[in-house]
Amino acid sequence: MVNESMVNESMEQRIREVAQELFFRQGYAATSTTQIAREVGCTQALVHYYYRTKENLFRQIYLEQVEAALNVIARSLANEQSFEDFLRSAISTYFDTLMQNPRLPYFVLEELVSNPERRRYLRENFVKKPAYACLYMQLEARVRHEQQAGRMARVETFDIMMSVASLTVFTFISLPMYRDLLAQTDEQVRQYILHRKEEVTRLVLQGLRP
Amino acid sequence: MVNESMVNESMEQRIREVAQELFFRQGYAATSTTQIAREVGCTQALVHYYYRTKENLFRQIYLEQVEAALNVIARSLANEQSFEDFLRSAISTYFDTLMQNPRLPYFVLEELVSNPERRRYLRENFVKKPAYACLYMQLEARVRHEQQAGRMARVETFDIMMSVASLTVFTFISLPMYRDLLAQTDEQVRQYILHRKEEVTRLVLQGLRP
DNA sequence: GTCTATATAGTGATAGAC
DNA sequence: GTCTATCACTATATAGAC
Repeated sequence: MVNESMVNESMEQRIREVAQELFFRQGYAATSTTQIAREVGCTQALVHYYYRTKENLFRQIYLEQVEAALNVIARSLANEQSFEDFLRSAISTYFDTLMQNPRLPYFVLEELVSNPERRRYLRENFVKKPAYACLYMQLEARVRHEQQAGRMARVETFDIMMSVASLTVFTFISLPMYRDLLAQTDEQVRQYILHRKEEVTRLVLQGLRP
Repeated sequence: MVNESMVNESMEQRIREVAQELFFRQGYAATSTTQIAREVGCTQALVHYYYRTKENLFRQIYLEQVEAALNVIARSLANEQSFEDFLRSAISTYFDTLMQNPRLPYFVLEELVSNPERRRYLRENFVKKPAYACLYMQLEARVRHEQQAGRMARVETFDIMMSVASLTVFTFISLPMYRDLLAQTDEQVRQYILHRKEEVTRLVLQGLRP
């Protein structure tokens, strides 16, 4: 757990990194500040000295991750290529990003599903932000443009988003089951993800054919 | 919480029903036997009298739910219609079943993701059962048959299953966010699910066109 | 900044009275 | 079958020494 790159960091930073790893693996409820301290190699009091409450420590980590994820999505939407190439590269980016961080979807989802407070917070801080509403409207405009040019079936923008999200996110959420139930090695899992990326891309694009 | 239909039931049964509701809403870790007892209106000792351990109580409920879900899937696979009609009715059945029980996907998934022991148990009790392997092989045979007749694109059976699962399950997992973040009423949510059912069916079938 | 010690509360589980 | 009482444990959080 304690690796070389950590030794010169501040305690505050080390606590945060260990906490993040444990929250990712186990979720909020199943992770205690005692366990965080044990894995850092300090006392439990120190965790509270820096972050006061467990909730506070978690919120900082959580919001940082959500923000990073939303930025990946936002960047993918600002794309000047043809709509088909834009979709290809967006899906590819989502898969590649999540391969680096396969636990992220479940981490974000778990708290969002089981904690209404987090949904409220997300709505106030992101959904209501004009920047995000603007991005959605730009996407919708592109979809309408494609449809009027007869290059795309009459599918709603929201449905495209939901289908892409479903197919991408579920791939990573179900990964522990794929690995365990089918007894796969790391390399087999990697190949499987790359395979799903291709198939998801194919399915989504085929679904938009007129 | 306590409704009329419960008054004449045995305590054992009432405990089980209340426990199921709480486990569904909050998950295993966040639900205590004390809370179960409080909502039943009995003492915490009684919960342990009937079920001995919290883990034991949970396992009974969990396995019953998983088994019921797998039976819905198994029944949908025994279908004599054309492959396209079979897929239509399977997806329709999954959506209709989950509309009655929208929390089921997250309930099953949460434990499978966060508890390796449950995955092991599932593998031993279901994945290894010849009955399920047999169902999968029958499905694969039908897919191959369609493909050789030139009526279906060369898509792997496993990919079809994963895509259907992704699009169906994610619809229900993301429901709390859809409702809260977009501030929807119950009726709007119901319409949304029915709409997704149609769109998922369309997408999957279009994805199988040669 | 980091520690020890502790307050306070909640947990799962069991023993024993009725 | 249902209760009261209690055990051993763990949790979060804080006070105060160094």
